[in-house]
Amino acid sequence: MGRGATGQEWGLTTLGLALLALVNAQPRSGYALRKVFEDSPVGRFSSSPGSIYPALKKLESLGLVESRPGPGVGSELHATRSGRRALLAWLAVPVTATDYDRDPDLCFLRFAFLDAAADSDLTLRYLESFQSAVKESLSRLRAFLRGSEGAALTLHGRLAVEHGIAAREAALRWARHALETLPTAASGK
Amino acid sequence: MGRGATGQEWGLTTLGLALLALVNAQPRSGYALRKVFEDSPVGRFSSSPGSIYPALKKLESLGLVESRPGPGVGSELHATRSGRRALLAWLAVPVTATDYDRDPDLCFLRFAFLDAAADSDLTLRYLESFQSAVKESLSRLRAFLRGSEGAALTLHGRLAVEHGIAAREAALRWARHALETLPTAASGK
DNA sequence: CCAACCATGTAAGCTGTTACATGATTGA
DNA sequence: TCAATCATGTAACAGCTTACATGGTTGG
Repeated sequence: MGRGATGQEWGLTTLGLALLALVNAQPRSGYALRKVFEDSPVGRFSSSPGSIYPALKKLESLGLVESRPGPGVGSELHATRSGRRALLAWLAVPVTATDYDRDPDLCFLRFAFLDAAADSDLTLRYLESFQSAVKESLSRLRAFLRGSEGAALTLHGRLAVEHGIAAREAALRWARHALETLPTAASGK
Repeated sequence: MGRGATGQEWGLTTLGLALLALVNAQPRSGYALRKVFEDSPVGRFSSSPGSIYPALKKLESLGLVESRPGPGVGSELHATRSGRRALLAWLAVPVTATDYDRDPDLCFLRFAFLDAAADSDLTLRYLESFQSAVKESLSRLRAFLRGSEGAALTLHGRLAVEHGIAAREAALRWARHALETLPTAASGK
């Protein structure tokens, strides 16, 4: 998978960045982070300790999160200043068509974390890059269907590609909906 | 990832099963298989030799494919009888909601290969299990949005979940479309 | 003859998983 | 006290990727 559209220099993994985003949104213990994945309806990450704790240790060793005594007994992980910078750098990378093709869900995950930026201009740019990416991916799919490879498809294959087209059309509708719903950024400039 | 919904005993990976399906549909060389992934609009698998050849060697050692002299110079890989059986076993496993949540694309990949079965009854049952799976996943998502976790969502988080709902609705529309499009099986058992 | 393609492979590494193990705290 | 939950960790490995390496064939 490589590391998708990361653009950061720390060698962070998707899981690491997701954890970073979560502790940035709200300081939590490792156990609380596991709970998030356990209860989440999206099956992207395992909630098993073998996934979470090593990733957290790496974040800590990089100085992107730090453990501080929490209100109760245990301790909570907080995002540090450079942690927030790394997170922002990840979120600011525009979406490409290849990103969308290889891992559409990651594009939505990044969007979900974008409010951490509290920068509606960044969100706007993200959604615009998302739209171009999906449009490009969509026209590539349509070209594939029209081309020689498409002609060679079985009925099942053609139907599967048709779903790909429908999914991308739905993604574009969603992006428009999101742009309408979000507080319209002080878009001047 | 585990191995998704496999249900077979050979320890085959998704890549292995996809390769098996491709050589079953049409005997090919390893190189030709690489080309398929290279030209394909879906970015699921890498076309690099390091992925393909080890997987093919494993299929061969399991006796699921065999190399036979092709029409030209090189040789082609063919699916053996037990290869076809393994493929069929994979394709016959019904889709669950968890399958769909963890890897929706895999559900469509399996569907695309289902015509190898040339068994419209199997296709029918597959699409029905797909529909139930997506319906269940959809109502879980809606419940999540209504529940306490949903109330705690940020605007961005809510929008991301809304896309998940839209994607599942599109998948259901697609399934109905597929059922209408496919030659209606001699469904009278 | 040289570039481009056909064809196959290995080595090292990354990411994440399952399975196992441990112990503290809390509430019934 | 006993079960459930909180909390953190390690070991082994699966699955795939990138990068590297090699050689044959074909066509301009």
